[in-house]
Amino acid sequence: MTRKSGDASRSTIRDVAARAGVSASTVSRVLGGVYPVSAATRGRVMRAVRELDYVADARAKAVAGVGTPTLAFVLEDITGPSFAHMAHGVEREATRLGHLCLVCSTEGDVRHELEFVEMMRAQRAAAVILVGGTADTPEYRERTHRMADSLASAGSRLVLCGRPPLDPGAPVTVIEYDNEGGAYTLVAHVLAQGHRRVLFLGGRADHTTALGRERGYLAAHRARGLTPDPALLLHGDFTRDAGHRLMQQALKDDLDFTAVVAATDMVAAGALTALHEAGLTVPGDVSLAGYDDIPFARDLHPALTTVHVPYEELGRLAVRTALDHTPGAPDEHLLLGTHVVVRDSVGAPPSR
Amino acid sequence: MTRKSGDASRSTIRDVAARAGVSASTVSRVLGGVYPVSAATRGRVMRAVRELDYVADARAKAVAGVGTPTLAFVLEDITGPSFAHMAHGVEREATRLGHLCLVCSTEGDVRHELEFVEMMRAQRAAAVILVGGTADTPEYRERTHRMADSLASAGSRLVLCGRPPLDPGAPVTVIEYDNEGGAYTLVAHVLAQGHRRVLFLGGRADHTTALGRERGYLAAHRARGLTPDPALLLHGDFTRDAGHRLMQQALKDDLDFTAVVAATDMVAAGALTALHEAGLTVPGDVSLAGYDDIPFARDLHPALTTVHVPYEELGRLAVRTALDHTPGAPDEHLLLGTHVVVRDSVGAPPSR
DNA sequence: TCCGTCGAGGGAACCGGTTGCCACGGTGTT
DNA sequence: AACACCGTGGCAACCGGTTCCCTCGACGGA
Repeated sequence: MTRKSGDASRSTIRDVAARAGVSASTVSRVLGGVYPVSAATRGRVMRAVRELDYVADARAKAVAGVGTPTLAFVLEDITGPSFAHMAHGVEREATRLGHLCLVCSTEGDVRHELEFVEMMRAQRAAAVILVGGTADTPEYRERTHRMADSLASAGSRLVLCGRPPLDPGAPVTVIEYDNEGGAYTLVAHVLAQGHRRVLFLGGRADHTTALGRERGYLAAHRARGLTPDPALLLHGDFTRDAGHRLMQQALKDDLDFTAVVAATDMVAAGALTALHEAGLTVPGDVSLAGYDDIPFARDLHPALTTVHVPYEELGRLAVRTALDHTPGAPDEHLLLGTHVVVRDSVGAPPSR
Repeated sequence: MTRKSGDASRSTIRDVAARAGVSASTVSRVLGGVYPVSAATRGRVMRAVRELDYVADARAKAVAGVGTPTLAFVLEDITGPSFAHMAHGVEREATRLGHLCLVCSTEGDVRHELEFVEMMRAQRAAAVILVGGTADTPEYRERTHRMADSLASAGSRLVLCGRPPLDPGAPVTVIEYDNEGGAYTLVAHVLAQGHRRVLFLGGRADHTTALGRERGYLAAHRARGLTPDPALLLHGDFTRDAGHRLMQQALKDDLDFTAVVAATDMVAAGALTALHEAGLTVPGDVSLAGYDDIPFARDLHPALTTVHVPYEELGRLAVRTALDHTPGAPDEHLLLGTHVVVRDSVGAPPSR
């Protein structure tokens, strides 16, 4: 077995041509596969290709207009379970459609996001997918609108996946899931058990995902003619540590509540641990619900009642919709439904 | 505010040159930033750039030899928590070093892996990182050795991250963590509590990660002069469902054991639920330990005793080492340590 | 036998950048 | 006033491919 190790000089199409005794165009045609080439020539070329272990430079092909298209996605932190599932959906669908997949995690830094989008424009990415909620400020809309225009004018397309839509007119594809509706149904379920003081836990105060779920929480109360105590809305972020800390604080402050609805399952997990640490039982003393239905939710004890979100499907749909989009066609805005999955963590409030 | 929407014709450097009344070379030099250009000219060029919203085509730059380098990583499924953390480390370090990051998930299909590596060779990626364990067969070594050679001859580099090393001579960088050592210490801890029949749960039978942990399990027994019952080794895969199913089966089969060591925390989570469902308490009736120390481990009830693996650091190190590698230098093989983190899920066996 | 046709392959322009080399014009020096 | 020099910017070659267009030779039919 001969291994041609160490010759770090990647060979060009001209090297192959020379070795096969043909012109570069012929090699290109053999490799392209469509143009008629005699069997003899094809054989010589293929042998040269094999001997040199030649692969055509994808960048050069791209410049010439025949490259593998690329698709980029940007998220805050791939480590979060819901992000990971969206990412998975994006990646699966992209490769299924023959696209390469570039990732970037921003760690929540807007500058990273801008820089990366600019790079993607330079890469001539077919689409750039922004994954996950964010703070919905006028500045956000303005900035993102500019990105959308900028990408559109470069023949690319911006997709917001699980992120709030922009002002109409922005050339953008939006795929969302129903935060408000899911939370509404979930909280309605909690209230139906008889709870009247429900703590809403975690989520960044300005973050659209948290905000949407909060709206659902409020709407469910109103639908029953209830006005929730503003003191029962606690903010932090989306980590289990935040859930843990916030729950500890709420208990220390002796807040009056019989149920907890967490912004995410992660937050719920931390909260659950804090509850256990305080010697409280769930759902005996306190009921608890989450949001996202991450795989772990059913392994918490008690198994967590939560809202299922089709994250992977969301990612898939994002790329499919983006790539289907023909310039000039109306912008798409899809809203995916969610459903609550009832497990064991929500029960009746303790009788006094 | 004027938005030049719709002109999907990305402008070239020559368009900018024409608009600024200079040559393409001058534009290139202005944008390059090093070559001396008069302030007046620079101003005109920059204005034209702004007006056209021009960004140089990264692929063309790459062909000319001045592109942003790219780095690729391949994993089975980004959805697994440990994979996600490695991916995060890889991505962070890559962008810190100014590299673009391509992902591919193989869903465990070897053909995907091969195809993708070939594409990366075409992309002239600086390095390709294979993330996560695999079945360590002769076929694997042969195939991967070929990939390594092939990449090396293209000036790229193959990195195995959390994956078994190849035969010496393969141009490959290996970053591993100590599966055997971690499992050894963990199982030693379990045995020290007095357990004598310890169930080893889950993990694909041929998978290096599971195998390493299994070796540690066996070694810890031998160190105490114990010979574990082969019937106590149960295989499946790395999901929580596998853990759940396997545990149910073990209970149904009335296997005799007082402790369970799961191949991963995910498996442990499923197993824990199965134990709870059977009315068993942990660690009162059965002790349970995991491996990976995923964030959720502490939110299981009881909090899971497990082995911490520096996954993110692993990913970081993989890219740093790969990019530092100068051709011809000896191949690196790093082994990162792990440590057990003792929580509440392991206790003394029940007294009869 | 001659001509038309067709299949195969070569030459050169092109994709969109970068950069070595050279020309040009203005200023400082002797 | 002549000269050298330096700052500036254009031309053209090059990176590694693709593809249009054209030529060349073989073959078949009249």
